[in-house]
Amino acid sequence: MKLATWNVNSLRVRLPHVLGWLAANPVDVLAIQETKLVDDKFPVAELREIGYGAVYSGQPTYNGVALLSRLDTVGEASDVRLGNPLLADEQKRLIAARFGDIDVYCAYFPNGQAPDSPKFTYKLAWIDALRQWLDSTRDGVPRILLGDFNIAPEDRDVHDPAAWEGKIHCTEPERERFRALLDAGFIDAFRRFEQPERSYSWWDYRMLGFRRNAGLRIDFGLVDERIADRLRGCTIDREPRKLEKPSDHAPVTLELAPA
DNA sequence: ATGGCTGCTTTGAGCAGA
Repeated sequence: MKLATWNVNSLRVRLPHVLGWLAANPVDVLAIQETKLVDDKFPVAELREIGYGAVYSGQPTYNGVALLSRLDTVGEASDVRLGNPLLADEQKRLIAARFGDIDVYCAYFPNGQAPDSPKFTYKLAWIDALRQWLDSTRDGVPRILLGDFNIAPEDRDVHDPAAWEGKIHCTEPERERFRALLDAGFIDAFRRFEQPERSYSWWDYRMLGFRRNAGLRIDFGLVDERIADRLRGCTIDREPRKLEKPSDHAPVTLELAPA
C-alpha cells in the first residue's frame, strides 16, 4: 500500500499537476491539503475518470482537505470523519477515513503566522486537541497521520537553522508538540530510512527558494508504531516543484507492506 | 529592515501563507 500527502495550494490551479502525478505515481491514498475549494467545486468527476474516489471537506478561500483513494485497490473511503470531535473549529483542516486495515488522517495544521500572534495560540491549541483525539484512538485501528504540519521538528529539517531560530515553524512550543504527537504512538516515516542531506518538502516561492534548496521539511507521514515494521520506504518527490506554476510543497510518499 | 511570490477575493488592493 502506498500513501502520499501533498499540500497543493489550490486544487483548482493544481488539478492538472495532481492528475499527472497520480498517473505517474498511482498511490493508493493521497491526502491533499489547501484545496481552497467549496465542496460544490470539488473535481469529483475528473478524479473518477482516472480511477480515484474522493472524500473532502472544504470552505471558500482558505484551508480545505481531501482524501483520494484508488478505486481498483483500496476502494472508497469508509467511516469518514470531518474535523476533530474534541475541538469546535470552523476551519476545514482535518479529515479521516478508513482504507483497508488502516485509519488515515489528513491534517492541515494552522500556520501560526508569528509566535506573538493569536494565530499561534490557536495553532498550539489545535495541535493539543489533535493529540488528544489521537490518544483516544490509540487502542483501535492502526493509524497513519498525513499532512502539512507547519512544523520543522529539528534543525536538520531547516535550510538555515540560525536564521529560523525562534521563528514560526521552528519554535520550541511547536517542536514540543511534534514530539508529543510521536509520543502518542507514532514514528516519523521519513526518518526511519536513510535520506539525502538537506531534504525539504516546502520552498518559498520568493528569492529562488527552490533553486537554492532553501526549504523546510514540514510535510509528514506519521505511522502508528504498531505497524512501523511494515514500512518499506518514504520519499519526497521534488519533481512537481519543477513544473510551471508549482505548489510550494512537494508530495511525500510512504510505502507499507501488507499485514 | 523590508519584501521578495502566489492564490484568493462579489476585480482589485489586501490578506494569508510559510
